[in-house]
Amino acid sequence: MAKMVSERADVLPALAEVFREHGFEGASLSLISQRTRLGKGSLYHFFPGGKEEMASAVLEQIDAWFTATVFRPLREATEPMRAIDGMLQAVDDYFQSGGRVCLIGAFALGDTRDRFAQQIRSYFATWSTVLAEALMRLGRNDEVARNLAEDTLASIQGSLVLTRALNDPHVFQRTLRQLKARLVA
Amino acid sequence: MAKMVSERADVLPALAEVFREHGFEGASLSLISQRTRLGKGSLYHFFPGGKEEMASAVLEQIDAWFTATVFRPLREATEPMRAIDGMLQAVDDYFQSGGRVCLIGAFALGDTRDRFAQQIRSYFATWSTVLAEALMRLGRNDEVARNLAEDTLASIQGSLVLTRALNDPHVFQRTLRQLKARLVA
DNA sequence: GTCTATAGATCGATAGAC
DNA sequence: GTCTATCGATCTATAGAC
Repeated sequence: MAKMVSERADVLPALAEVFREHGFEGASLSLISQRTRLGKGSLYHFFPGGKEEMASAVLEQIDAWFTATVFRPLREATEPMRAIDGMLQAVDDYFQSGGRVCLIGAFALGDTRDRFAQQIRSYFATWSTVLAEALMRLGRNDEVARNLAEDTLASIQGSLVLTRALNDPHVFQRTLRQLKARLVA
Repeated sequence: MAKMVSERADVLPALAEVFREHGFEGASLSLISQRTRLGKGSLYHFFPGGKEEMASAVLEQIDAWFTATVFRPLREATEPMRAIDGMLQAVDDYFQSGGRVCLIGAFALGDTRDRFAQQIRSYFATWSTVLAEALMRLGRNDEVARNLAEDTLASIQGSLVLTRALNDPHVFQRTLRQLKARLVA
């Protein structure tokens, strides 16, 4: 029997996929064990807090990715227009043109929201704020920028729902195109 | 012990709330039994197909409500503008200003989508079609109407996600106001 | 038509060998 | 650090009394 000697971070991607596909309740420990190729003992070694700690670690990693790839560039950009364009590109990549669901959005809809309230809130609040501020630096006034940022996040989340419901990736692609037009108008 | 002599339809509202709050996997039969005040035996009498048939019946009832309250008025309206306004009013009531989640949207995000694919698809496809046709009767051209209808549904779904994530009903209210402006422009 | 009781499967979590 | 074995709790579903 080969020793794997993995780290906690190594299993996060597989963990994330399981939660994405089955939700928090639907992700059973035996399923998680299969998909991470780790026994339950190993899982509890990495995540003493059980399933809740696993999900929390996944949310944390997602937040870190967005911070590095989307939030920070938006905040620090000398050319906000470029940063916004980069954001839309990153979103398209991350959600695989609508083929992949937003785990944080899905968690927000269920009773998992209360369990991970802080992480869920922080993700959307930060995104909304940094996008609005980038829009202000492009000359938009405070209220318009805030509304447009909020509307952008809602459109992304909603089109992910619609794309999956209709099983048609074009919905997501059309939405991103329209957002680009509205944001850089 | 009092005989309740209930009908299948009597338990649908309670059933819907349980699925809305806990999702399909999270809605355990003992929880359903508590909330409907019906023993498991009674539940299996009404729904021989078990939890899956319960959820399907709930989706069917939701579809029936939207057909009567939103889809049909949109389709048959002599004044499309009035029907669209009525739609937004109905949506605001139904989702309790964002305090209530869209069960069909939530189901679309999880692996429940495959189980109820036809009902989920039909709900969004019908809504999108009848709204687009109403917009065409208002003078919009085919493509614009389709995109606007799609975008409207996505905004509604997305703002429900955001409203819950940020725990701020204003998000939903702002979205509905903006939609009204865009739809009757 | 509704209930309690429970079967049989699976759940999350733990213990101990290596 | 990873495994197997297994615990008690909980799950869906069924059976049978009333």
